[in-house]
Amino acid sequence: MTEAPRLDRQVCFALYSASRAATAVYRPVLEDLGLTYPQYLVMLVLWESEPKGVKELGEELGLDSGTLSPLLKRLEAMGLVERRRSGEDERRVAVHLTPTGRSLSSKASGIPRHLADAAGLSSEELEQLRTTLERLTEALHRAH
Amino acid sequence: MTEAPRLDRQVCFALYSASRAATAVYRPVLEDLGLTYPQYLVMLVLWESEPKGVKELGEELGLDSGTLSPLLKRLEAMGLVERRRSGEDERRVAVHLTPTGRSLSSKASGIPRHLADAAGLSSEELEQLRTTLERLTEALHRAH
DNA sequence: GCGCGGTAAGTTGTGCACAATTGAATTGTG
DNA sequence: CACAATTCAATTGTGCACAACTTACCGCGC
Repeated sequence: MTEAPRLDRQVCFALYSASRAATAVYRPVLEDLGLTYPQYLVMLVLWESEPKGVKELGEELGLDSGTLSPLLKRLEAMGLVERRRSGEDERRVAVHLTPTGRSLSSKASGIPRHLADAAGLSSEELEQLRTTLERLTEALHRAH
Repeated sequence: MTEAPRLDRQVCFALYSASRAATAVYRPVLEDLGLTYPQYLVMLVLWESEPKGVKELGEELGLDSGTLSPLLKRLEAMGLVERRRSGEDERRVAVHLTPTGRSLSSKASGIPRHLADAAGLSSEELEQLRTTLERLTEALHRAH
């Protein structure tokens, strides 16, 4: 009979735990902005460049329309974004920032510091962790 | 006006992406066992030692009864575990493995290899990643 | 022009996460 | 003993993730 793998040896569980712990640190800060973590990610993408189609948002974040459609509807209900059917291509929906949504970006600028402060790792270690994770994500997507 | 942080610089997003990519690699493998990833984690804990109370499971996995109660109900419906109210303390529920649940462990033994194979990282890098993530999770929990 | 494969967004259904609340059982304290 | 505070599991409600499906629309080939 083969041994069952041990929980405490699993990279996957370490990722899962760390990811949830990180969003838990962000949660109270984001609550001040009235955003959840995935909503914050969508706003980050739009603050860099807008308008964006649902598909483009999905590609940058790795999410599909099943996740994004209701999320965007909530952001619209909060008055942070507007969705407009594209004139040239009626299939597409362009997601625009409202002035309110745009102005939220300044309030969000200090957020990443919270993680860095709480991390207990040097900024070099954090930087190295980030690039390792990006390589890992890339490889896992190829495998999948 | 302050700059909005960039998505591609965020450790938190790298964690979030990597974690979802890792469970996506596990998903088809776990599907053969009829388990979701969180259900697999619960089974891992029980394969190491059982019976366990809901609270103990929650402490090891970082999940609360709001997540575990319905999850355990599903495992019970699949015939993998049994929940019994403790005699000494009627508040507690002891989660036992059924013979079916116990025998599943041999089928699960090869699963972590899938991640290692797909990771594109050496086993030393994976090991170092795991310990970095564990330190990070620890520190984030203290901050939270 | 017509059909048809392909594409974009939305919908439905399942299963986590997590906050907040509930209800029952136990423990601690006067 | 009485009873308030605590503990444990379950429940309720919201918001992701993700698979599977639907609907509307585009563009290509004929």
